[in-house]
Order: sequence, then structure tokens, then C-alpha cells
Amino acid sequence: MPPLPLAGGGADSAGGLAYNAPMLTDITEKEVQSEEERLLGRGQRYARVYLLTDCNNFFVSCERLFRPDLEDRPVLVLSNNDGCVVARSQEVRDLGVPMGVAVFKIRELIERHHIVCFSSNFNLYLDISQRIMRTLETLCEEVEIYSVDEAFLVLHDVSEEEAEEMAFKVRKTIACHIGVPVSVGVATSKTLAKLASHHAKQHLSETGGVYAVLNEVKRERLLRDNPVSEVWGVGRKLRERLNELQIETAYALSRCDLKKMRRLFSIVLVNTIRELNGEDVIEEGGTEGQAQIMWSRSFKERITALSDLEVALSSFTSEAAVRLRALKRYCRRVTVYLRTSLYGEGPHYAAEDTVLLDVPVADTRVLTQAALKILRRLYKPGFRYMKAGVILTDFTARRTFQGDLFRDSGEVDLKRLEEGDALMALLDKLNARERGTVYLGLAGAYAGDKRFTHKKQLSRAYTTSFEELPVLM
DNA sequence: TCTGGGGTCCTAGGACCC
DNA sequence: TCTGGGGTCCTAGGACCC
Repeated sequence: MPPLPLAGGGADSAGGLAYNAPMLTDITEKEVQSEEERLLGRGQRYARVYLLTDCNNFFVSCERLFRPDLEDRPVLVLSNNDGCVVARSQEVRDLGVPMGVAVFKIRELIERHHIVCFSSNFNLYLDISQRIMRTLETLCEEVEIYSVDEAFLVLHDVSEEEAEEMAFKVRKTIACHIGVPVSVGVATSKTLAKLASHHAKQHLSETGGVYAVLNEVKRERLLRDNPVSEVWGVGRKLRERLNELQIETAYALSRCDLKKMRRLFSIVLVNTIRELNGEDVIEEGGTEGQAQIMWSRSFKERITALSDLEVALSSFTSEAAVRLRALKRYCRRVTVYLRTSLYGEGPHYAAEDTVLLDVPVADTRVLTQAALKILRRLYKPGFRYMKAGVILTDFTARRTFQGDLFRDSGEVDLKRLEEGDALMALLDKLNARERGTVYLGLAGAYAGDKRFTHKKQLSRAYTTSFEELPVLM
């Protein structure tokens, strides 16, 4: 009989933070057998199982859809203004190119290995993402979209075999209908499902892109095989602190005592530990919808004139307002920030400020006025600005507002507000048909201005513009 | 020459109230 | 020596994620 992988205070447990190890004495042969059955989860059904579906290097996969010649070649997708790396194909990862690195630092490598670079084509990626999510929804009733390239599918009352079968079906269907490769992790908690999908991706040839960790044996193996930094929710800072406590692996973290850890860390990490033990703590996404909209850009060239910043901020605010109306929300708070470069070129300046509006609005004109008012307050001449942005927060679903005791109620002109809503609805309708048909005031001057934005290697809008449909030869 | 752009959640601390 | 104590709400800032 193989040794039982019973939980115990092994060599990698975390000193004083570990659970008390169960004793392996006084156990009968029969008890050993039934324990083994339990650990392997034979015949067991699980009340709630997550399938994390994760697209493999998503942006690169999107580009490859329309460039099948790039299938086995190294491919990169760059950030706005082609500044740094935001997606890498496996071939590029294998060359040791880290995520987020500045392009100029790897220029030589790009040339030597003939790496193909694309500017980010977010309209394309978003469209492909939506197609994937719609496909997932045909396969499973309960789909929680987590990010542009990830979604949790929730299954109820299933065995390990059934869950795994479903995972393979998801992978096959997305590959067949969309053409994007996905990895699927299967577990009883979201944190474990994330780790499992990571494993599936890392060991593609053995796993076939699917990894299930429903039974104890596989769960423990997965935790032992991964450093603590691979765990969802453990970033650089937490990793450093955990390592100081000799907690190096996901397994060591999972064996920590909850009460002791709560004294040292936030509730988030305690929940993570419970999730690593298979407990479903992060059940529903929980949020009542999105809580903020941010729109910001780094500029291609440094900007010094207030009038240029006004153009940029007007454009950013219009974009954010379109999003706000798409969410069917009104907002009360507008924040604007601007800053010079972080990389020591002349004097540094960064500032932000917020205004609270009298009435929640979604009207581009009102939001832009507020944003420009803040900008003029923050702006200082003599600095070379490299980035600015606008943030909308404090959302309401309807335009309710409290009467102001010190103000004549006649000042809030309901009719005017409603006319504004109608105008915005018309504007959105026109722009939905063709982007940038109608815009307000300054905002239109942004897009075409090369000082603000620059994309050298943009692929075509294959799926969202009739002008740029792919051509079959 | 060149360094992303979105988001969420938690915590600490201050203001204010009784 | 010790300066009330608890609650709520708001905001700023940090950490993390993709």
C-alpha cells in the first residue's frame, strides 16, 4: 500500500504557525482503507464545483486567429503607445521576456529572434472576449465573468468525472467555435480553481489543458508543487512577509493556523487559506456592479499647455461618460489627476482632486465641465505632463437626489436634466453605428493628434468594421 | 527616443455623534 | 501617570489582480 498523504506537520510546515499533526498510531487497517477512499474521493459528489476557464495568452491568441501563419512563432502584444509588453506567446515567455517590460529594453532580443509585435487592439480583444463568454453561457447556466479572458462556470452536485468531462467539453467547444485555446481548472473553491488552471496551462501536454483537484490527493500535490506566490491574492509584498515566516509553498500556507494568521495579516489572507483547503469562501462575486470608471492615458509626447490637457481630458471624460451610460448609471463624483513622468526628467508634479456634483448625472457636458474645472485648478505651468485621467465614482441607478435645504428647489431643473438624457441617448445611438460620428467640443481634437497617441503596429478591426474584414484569397 | 490601463477590496484614521 | 467610550461614515492609501 502506498503511504497515505495524511496531513501532517512535515518538513515544510510553518513552524509555530502549523496545525497540530494528527497521530498515525492506533489506526486499524479498515480505517486506513476508508481514509484512502475518502482522500481519493471515490464515488463522491460535490455540491458546488468551479470550472475556471482561462484563455491562454489571450491577446496573442486573438491576433493569431487572423494570422494563422504566426501559430508557432514568438508574438508580443504591446501597451498603448507601444511602450511595454502586455501579452506574450509561450515562445516569448521561453525566451525569458517578463510581463510589463519596456520595449526598448528588449529591442535587441526582438530583432534577434524575429519576434512579431502588435500594438494592442482592444476593440478586437473585447469582441472576441464577448463571443467566448456567450459561448460559455450556452454550455452552463451559471457563468461568472471574472475578467476579459476568464470566467467561472458553476456546476452543482457533480462527481469528479462529470466535472472533468464538462471541462474538456468547454475547452473543445471554445477551440472549435472561436479558435482560442483555453485552460480549465476544476475545484470546490475559486482560489484552488485558479491554481489548477495555472497547472493545466503549465503542463499542457500531460493535462490536455484541464486539471481537476477535487480529491485530497491531487489537491495536496498541487499545493506542494506551487510556491506561495502562485496563489491568487498573494502578491510581492505578501510573498516577502510569508517567506520571512518560512512559508514557501502553497501547501505550507494551507496548513497555517487561521487565528494566528489573522493576528498577523488581513482577513483576505485568512480567506485565501480556507479556500486552499477547499472551502468555498468567495462565493458570489458579491459586488452590486461596477463601482468606478477610469479613463486615462499616457501621452506619446510630453504635454505642457493647458489647452492641450483640456483636449485630452475632454476626450477621456466623453469616453468614461459613454461607459457610464452603458452601465445605466448616474454618477456624483468626478476625479481628475495629472502627473509628470516618474522617470526623472525635470521637476516632478502630481496632483488630483475631486468634485461632488449637486445631482447625479450621466451627461457628457456636465461631466466635462466638472473635469475641466478641476483640471484648471490643478494645472501648473512649467511642467512636462506625461499622463492624465478621469475617474467617475459614487454611482446611482436612478437620478434620485436629496433636496438641498439651503437652495431654492427650483434650481434643480428636472426638465432640463431629462432633455440632457435624451440628447445623450441620441448621441450614443449615432456613435454605436460608427465610432466618433458625433462628439462634443474639444474632445474631437484628441484622436487624430499624434502628440497624444501613437500605435505603429495595429492589427485590423477584423470583426468590428466592415471596412476591415479579413479577406480570403 | 521608449516605462500600461483598467479595476477591487481592506484598513487606518479623522470627523462627528450620543 | 492615566484625559470616556463606542458607534458610524467617509476618505486616502496600499496591495492585489488581469
